[in-house]
Amino acid sequence: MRLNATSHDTIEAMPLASRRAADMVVAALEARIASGELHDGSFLPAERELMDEFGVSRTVAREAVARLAGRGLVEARPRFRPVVRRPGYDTALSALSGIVGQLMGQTGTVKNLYDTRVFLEAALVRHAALHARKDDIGVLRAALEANEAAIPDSARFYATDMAFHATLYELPRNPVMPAIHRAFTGWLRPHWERMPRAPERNRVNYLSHREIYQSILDRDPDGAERALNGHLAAAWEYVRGTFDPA
Amino acid sequence: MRLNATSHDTIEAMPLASRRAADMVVAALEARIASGELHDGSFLPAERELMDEFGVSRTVAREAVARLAGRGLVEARPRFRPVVRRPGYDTALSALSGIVGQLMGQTGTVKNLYDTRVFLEAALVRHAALHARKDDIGVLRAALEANEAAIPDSARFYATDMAFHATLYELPRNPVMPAIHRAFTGWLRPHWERMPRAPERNRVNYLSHREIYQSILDRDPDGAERALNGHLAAAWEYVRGTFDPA
DNA sequence: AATCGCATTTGGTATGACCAGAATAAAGGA
DNA sequence: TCCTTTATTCTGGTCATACCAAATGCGATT
Repeated sequence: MRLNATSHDTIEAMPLASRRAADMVVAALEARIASGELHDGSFLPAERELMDEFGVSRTVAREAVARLAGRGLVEARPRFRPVVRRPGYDTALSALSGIVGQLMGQTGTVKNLYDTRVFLEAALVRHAALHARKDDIGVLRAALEANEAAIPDSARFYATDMAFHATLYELPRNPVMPAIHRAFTGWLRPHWERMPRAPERNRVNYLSHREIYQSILDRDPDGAERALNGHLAAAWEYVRGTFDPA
Repeated sequence: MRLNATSHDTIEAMPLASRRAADMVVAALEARIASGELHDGSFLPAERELMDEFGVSRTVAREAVARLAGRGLVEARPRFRPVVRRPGYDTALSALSGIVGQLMGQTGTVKNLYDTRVFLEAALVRHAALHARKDDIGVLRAALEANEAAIPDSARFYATDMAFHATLYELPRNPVMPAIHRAFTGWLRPHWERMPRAPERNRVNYLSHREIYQSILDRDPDGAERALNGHLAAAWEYVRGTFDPA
């Protein structure tokens, strides 16, 4: 049941699937990045150096660099020396952005992604209500107050809104969570930015945030989950018309 | 044919981003895939056709195809005509496999990913306990029975174990969830396969599954979550030694 | 020391060629 | 007629070379 037919992952013992010359170069550079020999921020060897060093043509050297860039291991802007980027959860998730953009064109994708986000975030508020520590509460409270202060300014409200939710993703202290949040918001942002904004709407959202916060403070996971679900369901109803004319 | 002319006012908004010739070809092919003109399974035009059609060199045509392949929109095996693949959630997640493989080399990554899985799966069993329908229960029960029958055969037990958990991901009827499950299992499989297996261990796991199932049947979300957490925590303790000598 | 200007470096693109595996058509045998 | 074998064509993979334009580096100028 292998649905991942993409060549990499294994350095050796690949039947006859792929035998590209660039594989060697890619593997070698990967190893250097993993070992720290090529630390984050340093420049990748120039293409003409790579061909000397590995005895390959520039075609192959270029392809190797391009593949590393596709994986996010190096940042290759046109006419700039490629910069090594130590992979993080964010770079991993950002590798999805392109393909997700394609998925967005299919009906139901936005809803599916949003539902997934709601599902995860419901679990997060529940977790917060059960396990939030005193300093966690403080951070949450600060985010809430910033959100309240930004009610008149829709642009700033959007930022503080995201920050409040981001705090929930940081509570479990698992770096994967914030990365997922950033990925979600990045994907859904285009749709959300199309949503008309108004201070009265901001106030409603703020009140939802406060309700969530209060439930967490009360150590009431069910209440927090209920509040979160209501909050995001309302937001969905508010934006669904902006892209789904049905 | 030189088309760089530098005076094209078509796209001037990108100050430092990218102005590669392959972008045009990539965009055009993306559009054809999205529109269905290039349906899933069909062949991409040959490189030499692309150069004729878009008036670019084979270098550029090749790079365009390579980039589509990197995004998972086409499946390009060496010396085979590239096959168009309509993007799905699985292809999206599989785009992560490479970069996640790199992340696995860093300490703590496996634990972080596993914790994320546990977190999500706990929410899933809770959801199942609250919203599973009669036919859902039936599927779950069938998976459980298959799991029990496979206790003596560790290989088969592994498969039915995964299938049981997969059922949980299918319950919300959100296609993103099963894709996430497949991604997680794909990433963690190498570590799990290293774990020694034995019928007695299988039996313990089966009992955990049954406990989860029973809690779902009893509409007891807290019990289901507790059982799931215990189950996966035990599994973690059992395998952590296989890669983390600490 | 700050600035300007030119030579160098470096990535992007274009050509043309050749190879090897794969697909297809042609030839041959059952 | 059908299947197997063989020759031809296709197609992607790689190499070599050359030129362009942007970015960089360095020395001369102010």
